[in-house]
Amino acid sequence: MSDELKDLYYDPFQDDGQNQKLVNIPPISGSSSMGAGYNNNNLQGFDQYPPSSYTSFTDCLQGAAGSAMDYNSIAMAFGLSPSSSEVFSSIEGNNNQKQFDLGDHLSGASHENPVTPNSSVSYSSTEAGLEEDSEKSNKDSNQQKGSDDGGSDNSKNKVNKLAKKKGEKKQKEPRFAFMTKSEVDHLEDGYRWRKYGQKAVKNSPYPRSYYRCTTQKCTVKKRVERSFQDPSTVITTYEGQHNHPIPATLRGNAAAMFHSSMLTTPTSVSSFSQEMLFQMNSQQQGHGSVFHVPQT
DNA sequence: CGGCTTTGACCTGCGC
DNA sequence: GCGCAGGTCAAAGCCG
Repeated sequence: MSDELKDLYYDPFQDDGQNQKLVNIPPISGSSSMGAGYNNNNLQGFDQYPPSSYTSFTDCLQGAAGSAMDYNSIAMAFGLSPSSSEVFSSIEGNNNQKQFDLGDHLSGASHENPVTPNSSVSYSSTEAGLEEDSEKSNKDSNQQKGSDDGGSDNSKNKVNKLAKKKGEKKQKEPRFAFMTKSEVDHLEDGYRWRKYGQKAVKNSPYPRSYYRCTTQKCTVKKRVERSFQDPSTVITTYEGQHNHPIPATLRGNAAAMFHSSMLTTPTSVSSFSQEMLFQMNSQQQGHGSVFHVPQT
């Protein structure tokens, strides 16, 4: 997985600052599912942001922007096209250095940019496609094996049923990853997700969970893992784009209306993102900077 | 009873 | 070729 993160993390300071977007999202409160290894020593950021401020990821976003938004919106807010790039943003409270250490560790890049207490960095990458291709090839291979051995094996047969036509390359889904300081692993973002897998992560005591959007025909997936270097940080990676509005029953009409407006005004993404960021920035002046958009 | 989570098995890619 | 790691599947179990 480190390879993927290497894709997601790249040194934004070597890109003339053009891709440098800063984002801070307050930590999200909620019931913790962490084990004994998770203690309050890792919750430094919560001193600044009382856990009661937000009850979910969407609440967090709503609190910041005055309206709900999904990952697409966030990606667009970064000035990136969700369909063509990935974003990695670190969201944190006070211990920024850990975040950057992580970034350095994963990217192997070195930079000397001073880190201000309330700043964090989003990373974008254009190296989309690698994982989906491999995933697709897996299915293809499965199907081929099934026809080779006649599909007598039960489990193999099941997998083969899901295999698609050979050579049918699956398009690389856009990915959008961000880090959030949160007690809960699975952040509420307005969509409904079904967990379909969990894997232990090498060199990390925390497992990685795999979720799929439960909406029919929606292929969006997300991976949730906790940073082993900063256990209070949750790394969420969205893959793909929702082709449906946020379920209104989950987060109320605001979320759906927001998303609907995004869908109906695709040409105003750029101006909207700026406006949204501006609003976020303004809203957060009172208790710390949530969004900081540097001049480009 | 339907939806969701858990979890072991399976598969592929990749590095050695 | 082998072993490891990541990703996915699906049966079983849980829960409202």
